[in-house]
Amino acid sequence: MLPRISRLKKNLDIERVFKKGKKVREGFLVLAVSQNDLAETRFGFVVSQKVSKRAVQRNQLKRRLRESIRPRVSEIKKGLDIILLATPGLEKKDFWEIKKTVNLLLKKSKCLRE
RNA sequence: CUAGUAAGUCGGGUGAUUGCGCGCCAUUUUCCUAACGAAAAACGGCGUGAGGAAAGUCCGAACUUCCACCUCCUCUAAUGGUGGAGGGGGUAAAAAAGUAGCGGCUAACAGCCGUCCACCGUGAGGUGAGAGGUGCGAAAAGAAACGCUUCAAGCGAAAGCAAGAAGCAUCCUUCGGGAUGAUCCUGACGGAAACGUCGGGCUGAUACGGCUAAAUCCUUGCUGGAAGCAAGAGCAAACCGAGAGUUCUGAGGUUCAUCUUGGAGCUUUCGUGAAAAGUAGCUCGCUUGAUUCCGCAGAGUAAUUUGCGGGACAGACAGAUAAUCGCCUAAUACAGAAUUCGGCUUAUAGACUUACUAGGAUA
RNA sequence: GGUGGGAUGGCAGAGUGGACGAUUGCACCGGUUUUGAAAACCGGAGUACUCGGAAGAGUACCGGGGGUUCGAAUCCCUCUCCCACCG
Repeated sequence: MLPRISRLKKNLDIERVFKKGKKVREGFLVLAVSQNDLAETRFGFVVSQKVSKRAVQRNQLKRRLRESIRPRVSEIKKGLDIILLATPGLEKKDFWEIKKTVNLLLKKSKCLRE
């Protein structure tokens, strides 16, 4: 789990990212980014019922997504709002494949620091 | 030993590295204050952190708000009739909607326990939404549907198909009927009761079978109703000037007056971050309660309940309880709290305990 | 998290205990009309299995599975899927 300060919380913020943000797709994952006016970078994770009907599986996916981002927080630029959206099919991947995809997405969207 | 029946327990443990929610403690920083002090954040320490079904939302309750009615209090208006505002307590009656063998348990239930009856099983046991009625007699449906037996128009070479009609059942018969049984009325005994056992009445009444209402009818007993924690309560930005008087007008109050409320015009007063409003947001509700487990003692066949002693119990808000890699092992299942609790139902790898039944073997 | 609604021929969509395997429209098949077609009008037709040479008859099926009932698309329980609403 990420510290509270770097979580994307308000429904308003999330809608803003989806509407105005840049979106990048890779495999069964979508990454959306937009600027915020804060010093911190905030993250949100979305796994809908379309991905899996079972709550246990959805929770596990979210944990794995969080865990694949967490060690790399310090390498990411400040002042961004980032959302990771899972699409059906992701539930069949294991942790290492997810981590690889997330890394690729971060590079593609140019969120990493130089 | 084999096959089975019932009740119940568990449903992972442990090590390393990296992390999160909540509570408490300590330190530091920020902000407010004259000060005491309070709040927030960061880092550190300690404690704690999903289930037997957390699930389905099928029942029931607690709690909150609203509605209905009854009753009491306060304020106010006023008579031709009586009204309006606020608050406290309660659910008697009525309506609507439910419920059902009988007796009990429970806060309550369609749940649980005991028991009766029917059916299933060699047996241990299992299953059951199982009140009484609806020709007349106090109330309340229709028999056109379904099934059985016998007869059978018609079609067809036949086998067969078949509209329609009739019929308490079984056995015996000299074909007239008789016997037994079910139903009905009634008595005794056993039982707390549902009911059971043994008689009596008389073919006299009911009737081909089923005996049907958890959508609908009647009777009896029981229960105020509805919505749901996104219930509900408090604090409170931004935006926006606010109040009073008066005139006209729409709606409600059965009508007029009065009253409540919406809109428009005119006049006037105060005012430059104050009042009103209650939105964004935040806080409370929110977790220790009809709780649950263990032991002892009492009541009861039991469900359950009373007393004493001890232990346990997460509270998030884009939502914590984890991620990765080892080791043990049979551990590979179903599955993630969201106001709380009692049930039911459905999903579930595997491991274990106790009691009992049937069959077989040995002593 | 809570509340409510739905699933019926190929498609849409009625049917709230009995004459309903199912009304109606579109689509389908045949006929009339036309040189031909369209439109219009008339008629037909669900699927599977069983018996039968045929006529005809029987059984099952209204999302799946049970139950109540003499009788269920309809009532009750349960499972699956779909849709809407509540800050």
